Amino acid sequence: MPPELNLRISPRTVQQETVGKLRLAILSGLFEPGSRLIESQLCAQLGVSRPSLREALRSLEAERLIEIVPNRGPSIPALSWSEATAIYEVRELLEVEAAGRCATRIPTEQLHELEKSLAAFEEAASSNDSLAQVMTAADFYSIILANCGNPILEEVHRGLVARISFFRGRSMSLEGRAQSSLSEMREIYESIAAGDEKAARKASKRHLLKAKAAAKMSMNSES
Amino acid sequence: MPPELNLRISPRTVQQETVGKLRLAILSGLFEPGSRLIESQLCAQLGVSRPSLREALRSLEAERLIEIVPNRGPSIPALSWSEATAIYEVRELLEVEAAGRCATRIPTEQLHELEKSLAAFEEAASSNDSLAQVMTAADFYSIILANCGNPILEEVHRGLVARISFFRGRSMSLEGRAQSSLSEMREIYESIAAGDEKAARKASKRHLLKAKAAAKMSMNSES
DNA sequence: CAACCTATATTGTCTGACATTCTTGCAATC
DNA sequence: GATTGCAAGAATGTCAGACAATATAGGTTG
Repeated sequence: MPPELNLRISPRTVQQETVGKLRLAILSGLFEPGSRLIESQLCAQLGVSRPSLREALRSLEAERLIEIVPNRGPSIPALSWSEATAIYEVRELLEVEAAGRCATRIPTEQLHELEKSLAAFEEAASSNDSLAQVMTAADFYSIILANCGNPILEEVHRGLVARISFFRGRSMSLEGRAQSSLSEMREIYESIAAGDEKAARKASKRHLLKAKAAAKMSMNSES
Repeated sequence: MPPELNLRISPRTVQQETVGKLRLAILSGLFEPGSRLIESQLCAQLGVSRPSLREALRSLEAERLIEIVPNRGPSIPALSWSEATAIYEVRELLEVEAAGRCATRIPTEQLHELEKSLAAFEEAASSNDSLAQVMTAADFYSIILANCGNPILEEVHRGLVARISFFRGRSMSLEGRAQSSLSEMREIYESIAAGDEKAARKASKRHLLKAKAAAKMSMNSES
């Protein structure tokens, strides 16, 4: 048996389960930005003890999905626009690079997956379910990132995208944004399918600038 | 009082203290890569209870400074060269961008700080203290990152650099590497001081490629 | 020497407790 | 009426102790 093949089965611990559920809840927008999370409530809702919950919260804090202020406890960060801008900028740096690399190296079978995820987004885009839109769009990116040949790029990107999920959900709800997003993503897909690195970078960059602009609009229109 | 000015005083909690001490210990190379950390031992050494320690370990796990396998506990990750390469690549992406931005926007007083940190590295480079070399070099980068105008770029970069501290320590010990590093860093400094964005990017990229090569050499020469 | 088994070490998780700190509502004061 | 001060309640930070489940090491047996 090859030693580098890690077959260790990982039993899901309570802690991991808790992190998973909380992360999903946060990304789904279940908690209002700025709202506080009460340990005792979460313990009751999740059915775990306080130590396990607190470990989970520390993990999420390190991921920057929540903030923990000493003696005040955990809360959902309320991202300012300048912070969101900074995240969008770094995301652009990473995602453009990933799209470019992906164009020259994605295997055909993964390209099919990418096509499928694009179709899934198309389906979601014609509905009004903005959560489904965000989720399917995230699938699309994650296939690109998974095939850029650099797992760290993927990991960092995932972390950043998670932190702006709130904005992404809001901007997808804008009139026409989903459709426009769809055509931009199709451009990215076609550049990658054609193996055209430069075009993939360009398309990716264009998409991100528009996404950022949409996020900003959605922010101004409400706050 | 302007609301964005956060005056909240943050009492250092046991958990934060513990994370800080452990992080420092890891970055200093106190633990062998691959070695396991025993909770009971760490509790005794740090003088904290097991719940507090475990919270700290979860934070470090999320930072990727340690790994925690269910039922086996925490250990120091043994980075493979391919993982290290991936980190160096993303680091290059970020650091080159930061150096470029820094060149056009660093305030003069921060430029002086940068100069001072370069001098500190020069001092360390002529010694044989490779830990001091790594630390002063890290100061140099962190000033650049702190003045690139994007705090997220800074944050992500810091996280990545922390993960390869082991390699950086090793490669600094290579014959002549510190001196060569010094001249590369001086180039970066001078490009930034001249406000030449393109030159800063080039110098930064050159420096990183050499650092990566040195890390690879130091790895091959031992394992 | 290999396989098995047992004892020990270690982790995962919970309960319960208590001091400290924050929040909130109300009373007192200006 | 607004502000200050205070007290009760709520929430967090931290610890001690316990126990089951799992992993590791060492010895035994074939």
